[in-house]
Amino acid sequence: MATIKDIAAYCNVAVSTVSRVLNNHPDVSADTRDKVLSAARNLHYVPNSSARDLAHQQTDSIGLVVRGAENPFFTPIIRAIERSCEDKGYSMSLHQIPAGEDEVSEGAKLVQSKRLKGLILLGGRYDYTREEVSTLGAPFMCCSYTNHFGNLDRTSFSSVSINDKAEAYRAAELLIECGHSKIAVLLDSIHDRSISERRYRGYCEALADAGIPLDEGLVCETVDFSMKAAYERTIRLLEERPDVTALFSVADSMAIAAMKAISDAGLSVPQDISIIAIDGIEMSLYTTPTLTTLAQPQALMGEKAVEILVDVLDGKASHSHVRLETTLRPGGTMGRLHP
Amino acid sequence: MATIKDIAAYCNVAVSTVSRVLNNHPDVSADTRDKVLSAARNLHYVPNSSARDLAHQQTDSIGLVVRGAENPFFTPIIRAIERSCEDKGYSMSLHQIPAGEDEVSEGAKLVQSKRLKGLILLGGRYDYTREEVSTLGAPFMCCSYTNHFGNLDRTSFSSVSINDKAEAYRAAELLIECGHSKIAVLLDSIHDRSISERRYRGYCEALADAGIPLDEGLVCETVDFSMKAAYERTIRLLEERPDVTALFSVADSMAIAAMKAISDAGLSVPQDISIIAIDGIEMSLYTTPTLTTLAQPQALMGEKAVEILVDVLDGKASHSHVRLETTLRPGGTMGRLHP
DNA sequence: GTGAAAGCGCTAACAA
DNA sequence: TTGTTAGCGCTTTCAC
Repeated sequence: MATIKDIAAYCNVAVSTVSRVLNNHPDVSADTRDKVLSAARNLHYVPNSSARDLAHQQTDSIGLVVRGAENPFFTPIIRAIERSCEDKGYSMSLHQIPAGEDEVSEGAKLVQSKRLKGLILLGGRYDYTREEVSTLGAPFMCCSYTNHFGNLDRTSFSSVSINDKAEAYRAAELLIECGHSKIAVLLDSIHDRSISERRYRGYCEALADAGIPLDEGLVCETVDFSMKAAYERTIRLLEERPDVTALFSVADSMAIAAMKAISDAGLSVPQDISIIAIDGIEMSLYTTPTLTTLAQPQALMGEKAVEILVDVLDGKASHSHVRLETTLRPGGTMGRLHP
Repeated sequence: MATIKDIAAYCNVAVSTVSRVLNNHPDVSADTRDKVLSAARNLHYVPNSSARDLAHQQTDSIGLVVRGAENPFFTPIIRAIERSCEDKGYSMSLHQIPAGEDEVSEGAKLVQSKRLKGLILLGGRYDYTREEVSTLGAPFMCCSYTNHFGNLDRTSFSSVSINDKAEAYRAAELLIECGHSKIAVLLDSIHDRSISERRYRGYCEALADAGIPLDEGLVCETVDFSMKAAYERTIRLLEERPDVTALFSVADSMAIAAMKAISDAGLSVPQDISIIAIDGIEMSLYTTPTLTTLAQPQALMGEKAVEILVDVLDGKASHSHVRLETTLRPGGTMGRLHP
């Protein structure tokens, strides 16, 4: 395997010259540059990143910690992040952790052992404290969420997210506009300090604004984000509350499980129960009826995350926060209530 | 950030001694071992993998090239692979490529630039040649498939797979046993030199054994593995061949898209069309009706892949090939044909 | 514009 | 059992 030494010998120049050429440093004559470049090609030179990293005292790796990777919502985002990293000359180091685990301590370990230059956290908690985040040891970016419940200084990290509360408000509002008032909400936990809690607030606010009192029997917590739990919780809901006519799910995957539960209970969507969710995963285009959902721009989310973080790492920009909008993807799961 | 040098100074020993302790080499006295170990802890020492890799002329990374990562079938496998790598002290380097691209040349590049120690290919072609594989430069493992159409020496690589042909045979046979004879098959391409072609053969054989002539109008190729293409091809099938009564899909995701097409065409599963597939993704538990499928042991597949490859890399065993069995996961998409 | 040389943190002979 | 030392491939001063 060819090294810059080989190239240097081949061209009768010093290794430092080769290094300069390979790194696009200015002070090299066009002649030597060409010579070196073609030699590199001839010798099938591939840079040794360990050596480069060691000399640099850093890697060109960005860590990606995904919390709850079972959720198909993350798949296209991960893809976009990997691709964008590659485009920018970084490499991505992926680590998936179960939904319940702590992404911050996991991230901190990774940054140390792999000398990561930056970190993207996908699907984490919204309540980081300055103290815990200080252990991270590298610039980080919250992807698909932000620090709503925490006390972080906005200039100390970046984020790409949707406005969970506003979007949830919109979802609930759409159901209300269809005449529904017995609207259940399906979520992880109303105290998860994360996505569920934020979206739950939007739901509550929409109900309040419409003069509909909050009905705790319609708040369906599942404790985790699994489809299994969502299915079982929906079954229970239908048993306990035959008066329910609509359901807002904080995630597409959970909505799909709910649809199955409804069907297994002998009811139909949207005749008996209307459903709306937030996410926009591919699979929800293929349910019957098609799931009505507020689709997040998944690929864009991943791209933006990398773009912003890389700019921070390269010193080209400081931390920033991007809010993306969802798009209503009308399906067939919402019906007008005919009393 | 502490280095072994710091530890050496702290303990008044040589760096090589520290290195020995940290790498569990035998010839160290218990005293120095303890001294070094506690110093490492006190100094919050974290090994610098770039330096280690450079000295070793290798990384402890296993590359994972996933072809067609949109397929939800791969998600649990990737998770299992990552976890198993970690358990064995390796780190995983993930690279996702589109379904049509060449995993071998991609893998070769990766091995070079990242000095990967081994490679797992997930969802690749079945027809590697000795020549192309020789460019890989590292031991590799085919996960979820094997080299059925190629000319590779069985001792030169490993694989973990199901018997595609036999499982497809079984799927088709199950439909035949229910009285079906107009059985369509939904696949990528019958000449893809990969999963579709293998499973297609099993389908053909089952029909032949049952005395049912092959009907080319029932062979639905989609050119790619996307749900979109599967949906459209199924729509066309239903238009062209109203006599079809059953469908065998080579993948769960495509089957789910087909179910949507059938429903959109005003038909019902299984009353009008029976469906069976191979894969066993989580989502197919939540279709209505539940998809009947031959479920692959996804997590086990990933674990086995790592286990075998790591044994090869560590010199503990030579290459091997594991065949896993699917499990029939009965759903509600298969019905008996009442003529 | 180019070369010589030191050093990044770690491993692995070879000596002692 | 331990220490000395020469690299691994690359980057980066500092001379020339």
